[in-house]
Amino acid sequence: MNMLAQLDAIGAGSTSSRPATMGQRVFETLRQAIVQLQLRPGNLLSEAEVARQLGVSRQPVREAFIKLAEAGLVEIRPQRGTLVLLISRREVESARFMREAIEVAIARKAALESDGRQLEAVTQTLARQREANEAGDVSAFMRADDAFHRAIASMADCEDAWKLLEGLKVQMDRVRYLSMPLATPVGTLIAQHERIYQAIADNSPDEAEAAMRLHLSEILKSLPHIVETHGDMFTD
Amino acid sequence: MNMLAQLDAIGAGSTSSRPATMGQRVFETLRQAIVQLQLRPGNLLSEAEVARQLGVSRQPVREAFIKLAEAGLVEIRPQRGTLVLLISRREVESARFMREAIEVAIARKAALESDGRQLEAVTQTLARQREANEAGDVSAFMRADDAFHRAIASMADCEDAWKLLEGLKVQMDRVRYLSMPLATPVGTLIAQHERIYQAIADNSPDEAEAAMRLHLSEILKSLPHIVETHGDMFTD
DNA sequence: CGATATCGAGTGGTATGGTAGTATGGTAAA
DNA sequence: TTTACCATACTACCATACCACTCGATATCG
Repeated sequence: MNMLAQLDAIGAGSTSSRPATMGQRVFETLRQAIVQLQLRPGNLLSEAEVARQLGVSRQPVREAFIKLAEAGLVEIRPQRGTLVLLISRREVESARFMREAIEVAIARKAALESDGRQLEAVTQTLARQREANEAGDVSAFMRADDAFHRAIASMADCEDAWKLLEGLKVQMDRVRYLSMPLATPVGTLIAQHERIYQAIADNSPDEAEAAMRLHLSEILKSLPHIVETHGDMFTD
Repeated sequence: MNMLAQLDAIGAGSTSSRPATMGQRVFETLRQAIVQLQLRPGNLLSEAEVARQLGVSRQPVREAFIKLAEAGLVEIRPQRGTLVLLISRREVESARFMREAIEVAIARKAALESDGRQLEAVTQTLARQREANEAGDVSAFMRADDAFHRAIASMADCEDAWKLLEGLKVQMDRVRYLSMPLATPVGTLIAQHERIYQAIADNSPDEAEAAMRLHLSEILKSLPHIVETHGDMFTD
């Protein structure tokens, strides 16, 4: 019955939780739980209930709810309750569209400005991806995947863009978690990454753009099947 | 001494303030004041002080501060104060870069999918721009300008993107207000808009992309001069 | 038996009290 | 005159209390 049982109290706990304020920590905790589908689309939340389970007052929980609503993960219905939003197929596709527009521009910029120095950071993430793949650790791969895209943004001097891209990615990440068993083979994704990397290293902006565009279109292949398989989690 | 004097109380006032909750209304009020430079970069704010002046409690003011911080307009320094951030030249250029990436993609999509029906909404915003220009009403022009870009997004079935673009625009809008007297003549901007419109109406994606890209590069011309003129408001 | 009125538990929104931490200005010592 | 110190007046953060409102269960009436 209690969907938040797996959430640990964060009150006086370890110093490992990085965010300074309780509100940020609650937000991060809930965001993780929603993206990883521990809190499922349609679940009802409540300021008081979450506050009780996390051992904090309602105030920081309220702040977290507001941020989650801005991120498009929950809907706050005044005097009625707050619920985890269904995954909107339209919003997923919209986020993908904007992410493609930005990351393609970044890849092109990186290919134009690549000075070889920051390339090594990218190759490291590629190595981590291969290791995670061989070890069968999907979660580790996803982290390395994020690091790869982030490293490219950094190379193009677009670290500011990453904050925005994270906000867009959230909409797609729940789909990613849903598709973990059955989606595009990880090997294919790594090959796409390597093609992007090579194009940037070769200072070939057109090729970098094409490779990035193809890579970010991948989710469109699996999306219809996932929507069909998990129809109860989707809307639109 | 009091930089918030021009802000009206919003407590029991008119029903015209659209946002439902106080927090949203306070946010909107402060956002306007910051973007229009009534609250100047470097000004110090305080939950209690703002709450007193607006006739609300500190709670909604705090929520507004958090949103403003996410928007990149203020910095919350725990136990020390909240201050209006200087305009970061780097962030302005970064926001411009991302905005160009997205709006260029939207313009291209609009040119490909334009079905003539929604074109009329765009022409209306163009007419409003010309009227505002002849009347010398810069503020009205800026509103019509926003409506123009929004209408194009709507045409491309990208209304979701507008929320994101608004967040990016905020960084550029303070520069816009600074440049109101001396920047690119409004007539030039309208001509650029008309070129974009024509390309979309003609279903010419390449031309639409080029026209939009040129248009969104305009701010880069005036930025150096504005930074030099108002150096005390900028950082980076 | 069915429709309607009522009441109460639960919700988010707001106001307020209390706490730890930080800047500041005056004071006393060197 | 300079420097170390400390009282004070702020700050944002968190907790708590109260409010208006929603909605469903239950009671009441037709």
